[in-house]
Amino acid sequence: MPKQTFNDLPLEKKERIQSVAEEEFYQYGYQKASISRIVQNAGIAKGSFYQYFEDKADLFRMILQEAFLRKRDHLEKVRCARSGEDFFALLEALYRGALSFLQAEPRLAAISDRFMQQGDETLKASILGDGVQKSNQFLKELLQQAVELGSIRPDIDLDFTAHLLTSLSMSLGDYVRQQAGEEGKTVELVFFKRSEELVRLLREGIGQ
Amino acid sequence: MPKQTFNDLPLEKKERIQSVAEEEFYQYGYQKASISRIVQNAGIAKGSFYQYFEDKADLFRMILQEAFLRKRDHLEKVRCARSGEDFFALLEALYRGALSFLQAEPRLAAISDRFMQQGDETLKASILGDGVQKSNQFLKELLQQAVELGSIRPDIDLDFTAHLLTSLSMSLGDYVRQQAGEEGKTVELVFFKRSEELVRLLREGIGQ
Amino acid sequence: MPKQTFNDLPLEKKERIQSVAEEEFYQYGYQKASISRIVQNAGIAKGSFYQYFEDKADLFRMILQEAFLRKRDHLEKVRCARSGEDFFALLEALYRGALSFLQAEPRLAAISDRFMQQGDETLKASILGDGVQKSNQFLKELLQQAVELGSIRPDIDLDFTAHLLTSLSMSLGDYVRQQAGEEGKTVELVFFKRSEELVRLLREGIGQ
Amino acid sequence: MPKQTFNDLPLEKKERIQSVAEEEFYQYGYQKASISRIVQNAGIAKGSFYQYFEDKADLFRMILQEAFLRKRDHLEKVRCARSGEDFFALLEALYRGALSFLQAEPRLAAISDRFMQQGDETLKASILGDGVQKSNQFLKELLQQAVELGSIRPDIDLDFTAHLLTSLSMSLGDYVRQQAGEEGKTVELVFFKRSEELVRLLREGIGQ
DNA sequence: AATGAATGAGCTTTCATTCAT
DNA sequence: TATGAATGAAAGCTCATTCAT
Repeated sequence: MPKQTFNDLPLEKKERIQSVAEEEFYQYGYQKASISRIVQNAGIAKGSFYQYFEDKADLFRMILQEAFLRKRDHLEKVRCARSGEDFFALLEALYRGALSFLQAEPRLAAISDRFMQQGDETLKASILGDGVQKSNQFLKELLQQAVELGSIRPDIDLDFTAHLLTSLSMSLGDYVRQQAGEEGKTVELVFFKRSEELVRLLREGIGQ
Repeated sequence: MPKQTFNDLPLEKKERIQSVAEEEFYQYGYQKASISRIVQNAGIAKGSFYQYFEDKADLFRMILQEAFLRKRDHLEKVRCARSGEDFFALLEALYRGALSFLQAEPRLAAISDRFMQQGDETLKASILGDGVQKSNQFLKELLQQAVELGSIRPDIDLDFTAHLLTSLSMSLGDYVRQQAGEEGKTVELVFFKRSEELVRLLREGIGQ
Repeated sequence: MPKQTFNDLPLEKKERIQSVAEEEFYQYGYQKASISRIVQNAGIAKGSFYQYFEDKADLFRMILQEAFLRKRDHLEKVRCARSGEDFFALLEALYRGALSFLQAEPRLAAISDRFMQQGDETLKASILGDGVQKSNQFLKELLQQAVELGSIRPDIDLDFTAHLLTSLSMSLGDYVRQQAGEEGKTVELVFFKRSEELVRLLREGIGQ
Repeated sequence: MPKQTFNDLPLEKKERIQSVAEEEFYQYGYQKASISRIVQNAGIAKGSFYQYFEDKADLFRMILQEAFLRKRDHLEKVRCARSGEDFFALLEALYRGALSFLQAEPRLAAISDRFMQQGDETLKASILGDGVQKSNQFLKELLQQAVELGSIRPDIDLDFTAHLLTSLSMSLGDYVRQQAGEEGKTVELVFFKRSEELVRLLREGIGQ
């Protein structure tokens, strides 16, 4: 985590650094992101960087953290509104929240999705420590409640299903990012149709 | 693709190099993999490497190719046995094939999954050329047939569903890899249970 | 051109680096000059080199530039003294300037002469940009004036003659460098006699 | 010099190798010429190369030798025809011979001119041994005769003048090569005019 | 705290030459 | 003699990190 010096920075500077770092990680990914480019674009000295952050991983960790927090904010907003409802409606609401996150913070969304999807567990561990599966925790609880409320089958494995749901949500994000570029489809439209389809798949399967 | 020189190598040496390269890409991923370490571990001269391969990408391409071929072999084996059957049975068979691949070639499986999942499309293109979405093509065709045979709903979007299926398959692999390390569960057992569960999810959904 | 970092260096260090680089290019020529050897001899880190210069060509460009400037200084000194005079006297003065340069900066003289004489136009262009034929320009103007003043035949081709004069001047330098090593002849003496002889050749020819 | 094995080669193969080497040295110069490319283009094995030649320098030496011999042939042809004549007429004849060489063997002409013009004496020595100034020897003799016959001033320095004449001849070659590319001027035409002009310069000077 | 020059291990790649067959 | 794979030193260059001011 960033050192105290970073937190003591004037807000404007902090945000500038965060924004530049986001752009860098978005464009180049973690490995190819360059500290030199970051400090250059942020207009700070190389030495200062290491007074704010332990190292490259430390900065990336902060950006990921930020992404999680922001995403949670977006999800909370829709969740509060619908608490107690049917699980699938909730899921759809969550996806709507994810969309809202995707639209509000496209770079953060992409950065965190990509990082979570890549498989280098060593890297993940070194960046995230042991809190890797936290996001799953949240979904597990949702599923647990849904099972108790009888809206989903009780014979599923919570852990595994949460894992799948996480993947699917990222996969949906990918698909939207990919499609949205093409032939004038808006993010919103694509996302809308696909999230409905995905929820239906989850509810009913694709069998007939 | 590797130069002829590589193919002319004594089998033992070829396999040594391949194995060392696999281990390197498995441990470090493409970007951080080091040619120097590879030649060192393989016990060949730096110059020899460049007599066998065009460059780092060339070697990686070969490893990926190998992974695809091996995976296809494993899939074919189970697929042939069940051709013409119900889509979900086929899917389950495919997953069984994937398991067999996962067990036989855990490193290759991890390498290719990670690479396919990572987000740098430019890198993917530079390594794979334009044949990137081929794997989806195969699933799309399967889905198309299944729709025609009436075993799955006709109102799904083929492209999107294929995308999801791909993600799920990788997600299953991830999960298995992750779990199998823990508490004495065998890969086989975990995989078996989860693949059944996944197929059921796909067939019926998780709603009730 | 060198980066600002280089200019900000303490004079002693700057000169050390320049001197080491001169020696390297003098001994090995551009192609075979080695950055590793340069940093080693200059006692700086490899990375520092690239903080001072864009690349090898950048360093070489600076050395050439330096050579041009120094040579111009030497030429200006004698030229000012004789402005308006007879062309051949001027030429002799120029040669005297060249001698003074040759004596003061024998390595720079050799480096730039060799580089200008070597035939790889692509390399020249990449190092010098498009200002390659500037030196000829200067001679052409001198010749033009001399023609107008009636001190040389009006029927010569300016461009071609300038080309020849350039070659002759370098040839003189070569000759001096070569002879001066032998049998105790001083650079000064050899140069003096030969430049007079050359000017006489140009004025009257060698026919009788 | 090439080993006996090279001389024992079938003529066709020998000539193929020579021709390919010429092309390589012509295109890339000595330093950047690549043995790998040469053997590739000549269709021989790398190992064979080292059975024919000591090393890269050895091959280059042979090519230079060849260039000298061919040039001498061209010069002899015109010289024989005019033996005993006025020195400047002879010189003009020699230039004509040089033109004929330039046209018949443009690559050899360029290779040898460039090499002789480049200043790295260490390289020259290592390639040519001590026979560097041989070509000058021939001009010195001509000049000596001309002095004796009274067609040129007796007060010139033979050695120095021969050096200048050599430079001028190469400079003429350069100029022709350079100009001949532009605006449809033929090599022949350019060369003709310039060689006349050069001879006149040598005979009468450019003063008036 | 801020600065940015300094560092050097590390990178991928090249190439003349050697050597085993 | 012919072959071409094997060699490894050396090349130019990068970059996260440290350090002196």
